[in-house]
Amino acid sequence: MSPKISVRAAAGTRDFLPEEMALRNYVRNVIETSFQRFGFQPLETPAIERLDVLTGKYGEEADRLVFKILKRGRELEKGLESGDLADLALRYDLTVPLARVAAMNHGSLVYPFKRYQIQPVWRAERQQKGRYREFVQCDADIVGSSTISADAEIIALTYEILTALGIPKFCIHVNHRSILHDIITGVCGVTEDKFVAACVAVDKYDKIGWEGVREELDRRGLTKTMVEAVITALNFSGLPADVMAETAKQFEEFPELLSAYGEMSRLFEELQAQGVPEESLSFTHYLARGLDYYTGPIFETIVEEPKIGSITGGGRYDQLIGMFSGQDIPATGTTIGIERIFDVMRELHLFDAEIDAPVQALVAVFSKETRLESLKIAAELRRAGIKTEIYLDEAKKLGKQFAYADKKRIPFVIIAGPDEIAKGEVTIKDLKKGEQKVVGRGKICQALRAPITQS
RNA sequence: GUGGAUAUAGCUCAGUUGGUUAGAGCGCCUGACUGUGGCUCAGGAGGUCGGGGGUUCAAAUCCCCUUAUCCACCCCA
Repeated sequence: MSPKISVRAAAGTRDFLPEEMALRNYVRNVIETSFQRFGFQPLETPAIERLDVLTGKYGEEADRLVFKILKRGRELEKGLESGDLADLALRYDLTVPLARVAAMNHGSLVYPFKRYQIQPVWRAERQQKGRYREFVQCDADIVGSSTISADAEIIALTYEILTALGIPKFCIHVNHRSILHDIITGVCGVTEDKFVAACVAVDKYDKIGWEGVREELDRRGLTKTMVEAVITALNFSGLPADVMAETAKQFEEFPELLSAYGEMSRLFEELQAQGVPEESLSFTHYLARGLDYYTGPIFETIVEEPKIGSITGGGRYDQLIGMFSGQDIPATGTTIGIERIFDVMRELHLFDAEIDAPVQALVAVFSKETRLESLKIAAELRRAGIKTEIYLDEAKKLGKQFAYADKKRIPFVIIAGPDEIAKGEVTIKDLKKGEQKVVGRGKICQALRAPITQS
């Protein structure tokens, strides 16, 4: 025997055993189906990107969370001298890889290019519940359209997915980076270099309240007047129509805000036309979002319970692709946080009715002599599209085989013992009901599809 | 990356001021049940007390280090 090595997974990573995979696949399928229903097409990109593709896109803080990959061989030795140790990295999100792909294939894509992507991403964070170092993201993005209709479509898609999954109470918060920018700098007089800091502070309102935001803004070096101006100007959130009405009055002297508000008005109109109820939306002026690359409308979904933070997040990033191609291509999109959605659904027991039995029937083996007959039955069922297992171990007592079916939650056990074989029949037992009946060999599939009744 | 808490059987947890062979419930295995799961009853297996070092006659228990998890910050899905 080789010495025992310590068995543990890398920090912040997880294994998904079959039971959990069933739930994960269910969520994934619902999301993917919705993506396709809106006409998005799949894209996959490598887990590994060149480091320079990823750095400088997310903001100073986030750059440190990128998992870097050491250079190899002689390059690493050289790197040790220069201090330049890494040249590759694991992707941090799916948006930047998309931007790279869009830049590289600019000439051949059909615009607007609508793609979805469901793949793992990696972040070198300290883990917490609902925050992992390896997790799957589901992104849908529209590249090459600068119209607000594209943003509306992304939000409508988000609504459709969360509804299809049965998430009960969620609210999609929407804001606009231009509005945020013009209010904070133009209306409140905050200098350009403090804009990002002000956003970060304001974005925390839900967590720390206006008192907390006040302290935070103060700590970040805004004057008292600016702090109060920012808080007064951004303390608007709620039903889009109400917020539009209030802010229209508030900011009518600031014409530079008008076009962004006009866009927002159109956005909400389009959402209404697509059947997204107003109650599921909020025009939230203090929503900022951390990533640097957003330029226009931004959105984020919050669930009321359980309190797990945001389950989707996205926005428009009209200048990101230009960082690769030198020519700006407008784009907007969202991430659907499948990991958190999964946690929410588990906590609220939303799965129970949705998951199919992984195996529908177990063909029991009465004895060594009858095994071939059982195999024939199993083969027939499989050909008919029924998920079927045959008991594999040395023929044990039937009790064992029933217990196995019970533990694996296989709903039906099919027995072909000497009696049944002699008559060309099988016994089918419905484990849920605890009832069984005898049917002819040709009628097994039919019997499995119809509920078993007392006979 | 910063600060704090936790770590005992497959799971959830007991374990008294350091003191014999570390316990319970659930789960697992076997049998009662020689053609039938769940319920009941009777047995049984399973732990280098996260890992390493130290203090002590003696450590699951005290100290140090380390790793992982959880919480807060940071940030985000």
